[in-house]
Order: sequence, then C-alpha cells, then structure tokens
Amino acid sequence: MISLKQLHYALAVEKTLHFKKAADACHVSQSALSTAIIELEKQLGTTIFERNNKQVLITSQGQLILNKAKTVKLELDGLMQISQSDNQPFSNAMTLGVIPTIGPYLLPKVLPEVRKRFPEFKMKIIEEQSHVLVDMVRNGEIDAAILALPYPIEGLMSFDFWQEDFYWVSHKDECPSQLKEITSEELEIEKLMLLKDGHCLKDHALAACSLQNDKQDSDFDSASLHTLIQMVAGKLGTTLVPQMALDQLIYNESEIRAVHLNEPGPHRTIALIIRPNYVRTNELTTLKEIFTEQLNAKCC
Amino acid sequence: MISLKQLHYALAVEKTLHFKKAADACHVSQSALSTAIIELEKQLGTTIFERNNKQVLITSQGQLILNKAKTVKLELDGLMQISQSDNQPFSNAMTLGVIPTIGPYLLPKVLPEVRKRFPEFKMKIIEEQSHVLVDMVRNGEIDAAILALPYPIEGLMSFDFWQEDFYWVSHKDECPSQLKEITSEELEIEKLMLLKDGHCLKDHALAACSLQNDKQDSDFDSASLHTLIQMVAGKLGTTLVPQMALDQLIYNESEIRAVHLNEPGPHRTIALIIRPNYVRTNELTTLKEIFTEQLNAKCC
DNA sequence: TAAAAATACTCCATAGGTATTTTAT
DNA sequence: ATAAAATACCTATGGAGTATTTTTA
Repeated sequence: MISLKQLHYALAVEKTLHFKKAADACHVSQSALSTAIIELEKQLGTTIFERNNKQVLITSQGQLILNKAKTVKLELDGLMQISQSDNQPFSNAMTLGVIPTIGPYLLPKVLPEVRKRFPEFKMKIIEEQSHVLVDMVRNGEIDAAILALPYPIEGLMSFDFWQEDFYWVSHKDECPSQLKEITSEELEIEKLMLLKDGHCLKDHALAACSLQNDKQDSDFDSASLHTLIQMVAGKLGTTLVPQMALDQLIYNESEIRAVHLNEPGPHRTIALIIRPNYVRTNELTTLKEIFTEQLNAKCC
Repeated sequence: MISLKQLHYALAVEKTLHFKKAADACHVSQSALSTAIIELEKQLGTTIFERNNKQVLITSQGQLILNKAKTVKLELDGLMQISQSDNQPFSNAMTLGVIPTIGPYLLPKVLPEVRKRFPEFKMKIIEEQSHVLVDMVRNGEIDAAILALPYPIEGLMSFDFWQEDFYWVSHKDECPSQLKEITSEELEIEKLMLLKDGHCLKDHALAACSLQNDKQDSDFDSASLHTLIQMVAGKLGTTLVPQMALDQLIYNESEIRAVHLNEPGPHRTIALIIRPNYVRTNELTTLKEIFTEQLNAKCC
C-alpha cells in the first residue's frame, strides 16, 4: 500500500530535483529516500522521475501524481486541523487573501473587532487580484479569499456576507447640487475613469451600468481607487466607487461628491471563497458574522 | 505521523461500530486495530469514538474527522488511478450518473459508439435526479454525472457538451398545421403539462418561458416524458420536451406534432459534472467528444 | 457476570542507516 | 573521472499477533 511517507519524499524530490538534497530535507539517508521512491513507482506502475547521475526530470504523469499527492497532503493537513479548530478556535494562524478594491476599505472596519474578540488570533492578510487568490485557495496556499462576485470560481464555494451598490463620484463643481441619484444613462461615459483591466471592480461597475467592457484602455486608467479619487479632485473626470469605500475616499467635506448609482442592484456581492473541503468553517463563520455586523454598523 | 492504516481502521469502526467486527473486516486482530485507533486519537488530540463494553458512538468531531478521512482515501484512490488512466485508458470501470430527462434520450444515441470504440470499457449507468447525483459526485460514489444546467453545483466543475431548445408538443388536432414556431405568449398555460417538482426539466421549461414555478402541482403532473407524450396523444393537454427527446417521442408520423419554442435560448445545457480533483479527465474528455459528435449526427 | 475494549508481551517485517557498486556524462 | 542514484546488508523500530486483564452495563 502506498504510504504518506513515500508521497512526502516524492514531493521533496520534486522541490529539489536532487535525491540527496531531498533526503537531507526529509532528514533521512539518500538510500532510504531512493528505495521509497523506487517502491512508490513500482506500486503505481509508472515512473515519476526520469533520473541519471546528472539530472532528475519529472515525467508528465509524474507531475499529475505529484499534484495529486499535494492535495492528499492538503486534505490530511485539514484532517489534523479539525480537532484544533474545534477545541481551540482561533488558536492557529490563518491566511486570508483579499482583492485591492476590498481590502483597504473592509479591513479597517472589521479587523479591530476581530482583534478585540480574539487577541491571540494571528491573521495574515495578502492582497492580490481575484484570479491569483482563486488559484491560491485552490492550491491551499491560503485559507480563504475575500472576493467581489460575480466572479468565476468553479470548483470553489462562496459564502456571501455583504452586498453593496456603486456610487458616482465627481467634483462638486461638475455635479448638480441637488442630485441624489444618477442612472447610467445620465452618466457621461467619456468622463468616467475606471481601474485597469484585471480589476474586477471595472467589470462590476460596467455591468451595473449595463455596459460592455469594449472601450480601449484609456489614459485615465489608474492603479488604485485612491488615485482615481485624487484625479476626480483634480477635475480630470469622474468615477464609480463601491459603498464601503465612500467614507475613506470622501472625507471631511472635501471637494468631492458621491451620489448613488440608480441601477438594479446589488452591484457587487462580497464573499468568502474556500475550497469545498476546507475544515475551519466554524472559525470562518464567526469571522463572516463579525464582518457583516461591523459593515452594517459602519457603512450605513 | 498519522498513517493511512489508522484512517482505514477508523473508517472500518465507523461502518461496524464494533472494534472486533472492524478488526475482522480489516483482517487484523482486535488488539492491532484497537491500538491503532488509540494512537490516532492521541495524535489528533481528540476522541473519535466514545466506547464502552456495550456500544461505540462517534463524537461530533470524530464524524468530521472520519468524513475527512474518506476524502483523503478518495484522493489517494485518484492518485493510484492516474497512471492506469493514462497508460490504459478505458481499462477500468467507470460509473456515470444521468438524470431521467437525459438518460433515455442521450444514451441510446451515444453508447453504441462508445462501445464500438472501446469494447473492453465497462461503463455503469445509474439514473437519479440532479440533487442525488450531485451528492454522489461529491462523495466520490460515482465518477461523474450528466446534468442539465443551469443547476446549482457549488464546489463541483462542469464540462458543457450540448445545448438545446425546448419544443412544444401537441396533438395535431390542436395545432395549426402551418405553425413552425411558437412563443411562450402563444402557449396556453393551462393546457401545459410538466413533470413533477424535483425534475429540473420543469424548472428549465418554465425558465425558457420566463414563468415562475408558482403554480400548484396539477393533476396532470406526470412521472416521465414518455407518459406525458401518451397524455398528449390522448388529447389531455400539451407539453414541452427537449430537442434530444424528439425523435424517440414523436415517431412514425404519429398524431403528435412538435414545434420549436421561439424564446431566447439555449433552453438547457447538458454537461458532465465532476469533483474538482477528479483524475480521469482524459477519458471523460474523449467521452464528451463522442457525445457531442453523436448528438450532432443524430439530433439535427 | 459477561461481552468487549485495553493492555502486556513477544515476534517479525520493514523502514532506515552505512558502505559499496553501478551508471552516465 | 566523478557525481549521483541504486544496491547490499545490517539494525532497530514499531506494527501485529496471542493471551490476559480491565471495565461497565
């Protein structure tokens, strides 16, 4: 029967592409690792590594097997985490991914409360675009990701915790003072500045306006919402921002005004994304509740 | 380090709820199994089974751990299948699930070709409703399922291979002879007979007509498309059937006519559903190609 | 008290180590 | 010639068996 040790050794060889170095990494002799790999290949009836005295290559089938070995390890890690997560929730570290158009607005609102409720909880945050985070969740490199939906997450599961609309942001000189709502028809598209392609915020904003993403990248494309707002302040155009960003972007009676985009909503849904087999769901559920509670308190 | 043997033994205990019987099932002594379980629980820092001399119960955490152990086994099975699937495709048996409104129409069109191309291939078919098949795919009880989309398959992956529209089926006495198309507005809803709730075909048909599924189960609700057609032949009403069912339902210049439902389509998409980590994708891709090819040849 | 799990104790299979050989550049 | 993987051979750990004890319904 195949053993976890064999898989462990094979994964070490994949990393180092060198039997001796892999053996060292596993704290066993080259001989022990070598025989384990040979036995594994015999049991599987295939060669994983093509090797001679100068180099080790991975066969195509071998790569499939190694990838699967990684998920076996991942599931086993999950198994070992179950009792910890149940018995001492929030005692183990957790890594969450978040996209740039959520992180800076959501986290300051919710993390203080998380820290207050669970002072010992080590939460690591990484910020990447949706497609990167989806891959990392799939590979088990992070525990979960906070994304804006709709977004294709085939094979993963989502837990929605917030829905919000977009607001049209403009310089007060360019905005009728009585205006409380605006429809996409009333928007001057040519003045609208959105983020670069790749940011899902652009897609969601366009979808909210029932527009195709067919216009060329314009000179106004910008790297972050903060920058966009600065450009709005400089009367270079207007933009659309999600509700949760409003309080940070339009502070202290600035020159900038925001009015609700009056199109059928919600315009984007914020959700936690996990692998279907992820085990620390009880902790994530608690986090999710804190998120919703804090957003309701601070966004309305 | 946790071993697969331990998990195997624990799963045997879950099945039998009896250490001696579990030991027998694993062909080891009660002592060996007992110590393995004790060691596993020690390593995990939790009790999986609450046991005395009269009964064995599973703790709630234990159940989570056992479920995870099943997926570990499932992934490991997948790993062992990789080389076989690659080196001798179609040499291992495969079980496919299919829903009742696809199976009887799709399979006769495609299985002969599958059998011709891979005479040694053992393919087992089971017929269940979508929600049952989705569960079975999730649990690894079947290799894949053939469903009609849209349908919620969170955590699974779909490979579309066919799209089709619905046709309005009526007795020729009740159908204008020149009629080639019909819109949902022109349908006499009260004469329309659909399958019972639970069959996704009903939902898809209603969606194609932009109708809500709010009407009560009527007396006309029927168990299979074939029965429905018999009722149409008996002038008891009309119905909607998917394209792939037409040739079997309306045979040899019968009393029945079918006209295309002229609403934005496609009205349903046929897809293969698998777990995200399923390994025999190369074989499924081949099957999928055969399916599309045969449907194109026999449905148009 | 009786049925069933835990434990004591023994044994052997096998994983792992050291030393050596084989192999291919 | 040499670097690196495979093999030979030995050792020791731990998994498994038998027999026995403990537990509690």
